[in-house]
Amino acid sequence: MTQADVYDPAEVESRWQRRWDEDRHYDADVREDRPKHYALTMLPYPSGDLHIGHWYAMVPSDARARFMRLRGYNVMFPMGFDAFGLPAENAAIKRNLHPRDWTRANIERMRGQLRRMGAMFDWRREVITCEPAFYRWSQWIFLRFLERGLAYRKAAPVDFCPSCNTTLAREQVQGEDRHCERCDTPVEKRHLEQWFFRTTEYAEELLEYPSLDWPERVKTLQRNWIGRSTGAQVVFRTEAGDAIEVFTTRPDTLWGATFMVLAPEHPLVERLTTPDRRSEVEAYVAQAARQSDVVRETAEREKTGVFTGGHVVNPVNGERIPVWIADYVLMTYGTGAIMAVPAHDQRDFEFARRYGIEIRVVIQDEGGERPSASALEAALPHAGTMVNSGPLSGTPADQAVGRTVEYLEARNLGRAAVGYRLRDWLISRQRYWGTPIPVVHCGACGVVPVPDAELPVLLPDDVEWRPTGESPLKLHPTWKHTACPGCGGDAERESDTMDTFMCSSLYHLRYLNPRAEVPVDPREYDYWMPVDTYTGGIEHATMHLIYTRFFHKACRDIGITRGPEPMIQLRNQGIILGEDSEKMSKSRGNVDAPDALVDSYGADTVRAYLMFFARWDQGGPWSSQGVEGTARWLRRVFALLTDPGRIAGDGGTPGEGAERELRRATHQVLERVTRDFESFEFNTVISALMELLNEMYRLAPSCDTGGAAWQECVDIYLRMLAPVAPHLAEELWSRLEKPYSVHVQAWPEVDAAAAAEDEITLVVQVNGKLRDRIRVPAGIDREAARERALASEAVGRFVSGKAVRKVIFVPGRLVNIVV
RNA sequence: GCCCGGGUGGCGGAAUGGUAGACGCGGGCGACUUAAAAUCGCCUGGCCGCUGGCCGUGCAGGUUCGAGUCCUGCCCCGGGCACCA
Repeated sequence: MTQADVYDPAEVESRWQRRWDEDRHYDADVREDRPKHYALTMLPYPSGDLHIGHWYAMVPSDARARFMRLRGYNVMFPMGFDAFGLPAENAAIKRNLHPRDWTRANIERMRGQLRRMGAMFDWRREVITCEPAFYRWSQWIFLRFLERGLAYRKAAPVDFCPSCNTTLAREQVQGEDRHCERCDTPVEKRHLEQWFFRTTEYAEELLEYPSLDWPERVKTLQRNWIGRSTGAQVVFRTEAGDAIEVFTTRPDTLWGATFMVLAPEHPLVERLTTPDRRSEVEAYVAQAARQSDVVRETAEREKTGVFTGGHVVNPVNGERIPVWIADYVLMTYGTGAIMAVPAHDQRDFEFARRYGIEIRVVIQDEGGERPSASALEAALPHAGTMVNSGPLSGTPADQAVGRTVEYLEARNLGRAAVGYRLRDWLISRQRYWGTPIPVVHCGACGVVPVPDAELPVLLPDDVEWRPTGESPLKLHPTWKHTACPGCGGDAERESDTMDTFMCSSLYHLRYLNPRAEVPVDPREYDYWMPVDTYTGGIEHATMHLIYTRFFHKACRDIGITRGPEPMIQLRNQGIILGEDSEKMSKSRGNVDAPDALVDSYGADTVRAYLMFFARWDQGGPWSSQGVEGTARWLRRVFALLTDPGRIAGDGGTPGEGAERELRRATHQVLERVTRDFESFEFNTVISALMELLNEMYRLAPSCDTGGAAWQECVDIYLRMLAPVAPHLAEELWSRLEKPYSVHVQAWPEVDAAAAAEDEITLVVQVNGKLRDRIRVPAGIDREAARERALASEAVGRFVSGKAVRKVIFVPGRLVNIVV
């Protein structure tokens, strides 16, 4: 190593990337003799440019995967493109480019950008979701779901985004103003025939996380979303004998029910309405139908409704109570009917007050006076003792729910029941650029599945781009006409396509073998699944991550996956905001691309900087301010390891003390780096490596850089550096003539003896305040420590003349003298 | 309203109940240089009567020999849910 050349990242990085490619260095194959690690990071949408957020998500995931590889695992870290979706269609309309061409060009470009990152992607496993080889299996699985009743079609009021011109799943409608997750436009309600997956069937199972290492935060978000509530279903009967079921979480207040409210859309409204009320009821129903859910589902709105003229009988006391309709009761939750207990439910209270309906108190404070209903200003809390409740009177309120359920079940009047907020997953999209739903509509046979042998149902290329607000598939002159697989007669293809969350539920299974002629390659599945570590943004907590868990379980039930869950460990990176602290978006113009940074500093520096600049789980506003620091660090690594003599000098006599110190620093840092990689604390991995380098610079002049201690330190350093700066580590490893490649070496073992301190700084406190620091032998005992502490001059100033009451000794840490 | 996450120097951040501010950015001083860059060294929470002290982790209390860390009550920022019966 004669030439003390400078670090040229561009040259080093392209050279090693070429070499790794030639060597198929990152190919991951089934190796039964080795433990596997499936590392997965959420695949990007091919928007055309890899931005800083992608790097922030992927680079630490790659470093973690590389760390696992060094720890002896056979690691698979695949990459692909979530290639269906609306932006491609928008590009088509705006620039007259076919979505396929636009998408392909973007993928080309992004592949190049991903390669520059120097990640350990196994490109043989690449998945592109808009290709028939992929979406064929979405279709195949859809058909199995259909057979199993997990996919169904129904007419329902659904959320429609007028800007995206398509329906959305409930999960894609966000916020109080109910806007579209993609474009922020407020959604509208439309009554349409749509395809759904029965996610609610799995609600209970989705609430469980059997030995999953998932962040509590994500689990909480999901539990919130699923919204389980327990109570009872109670059957009321109309005078005509019709049964009306209500769901209530407070069956104990049944005796306080003074009216019933149906959603205006409830099927029995018609039959219940008496002739004299008909015109008023019809007007209200019509008005409610016009009103959007955005308005209807807004709280703090004046509660309105009308009396139907009909009555039902309260099953527990035989009382005849009036039936109203009101738009605060929703057909989409529970049974679309409620029993109203105005004394103990704020909504019912407001309604009763407005329309002068009786309010009856059935729970009263322990020993308190019974509040008079007419004096109430708000609904009463559920605490105290039951009153006015027939057989339940006198029961403590906290036992009343259970007793009522027993009472109802014994008499066959109702039963314990569970309600969920979760809705079935609406998967139909009125868009072109998606997976065609593989069914046909036949006048004679109805909805008929496309036979497996005819899959995939291909998207036609020759469509017309007119921003009509309709899917181009619908306007295609020939595509939709086909023969019915059942009767052979004329039939029409379904022109809706699938939600792209279908693709992202399947992609990790197609990585196993993207060309498999079965949905999931069984051999690869058995070896690699489940995913060991999944990384991605928390914004997917109630969308992708719920869908993919549902999908896995549903696939298990149709026999193509096994085990309860698809992903064992989940970690979320934080969100990188723009430099203006706002969410990065093209429209705001605050999106930062890493390309320029990579040009001037190299990928390794950018990688290190992304791991260093913030806590990975928190993210924050982007700033390239500090990148110079990591660049300097890597230059210093290069300089020291390529020419240690320059720092060491030649005249110095190597000192044993310095080499002992170097070994100590090496093994202490190794311990920290190992721990921090394990727990995804990448920023402290980098600081520890910076610290060790600083120690190496400090000690180099008094070490023999040809000696064992220095060589060990360098060797360990490069193995620790390899996941962070894979190119530079490989370059230095090779220059030191170590066997190719650094990335297949073993992670070093901590030598505890070397890491141990023999002298420590003992903190001396008086009454808990820091007064002195003394250097003492590491194993010092209580007595000796106490003596040394009391001998300190600084301590003397605070202790003299006072009686020592107590001495706290924390071995290896401190002495606290209490006076 | 309910449920999460967070609040530490000028900035990003570090700290198994035990030295608050590691590491880095920025800033200052110095060395090298004709000069600049790069590089190297030192300093860098605030205050005061400055060889020594005092204060300091959103606020107010509490537990403890000792609290950024644990407990109670608040404030602020970010996110989720919300007429869900």
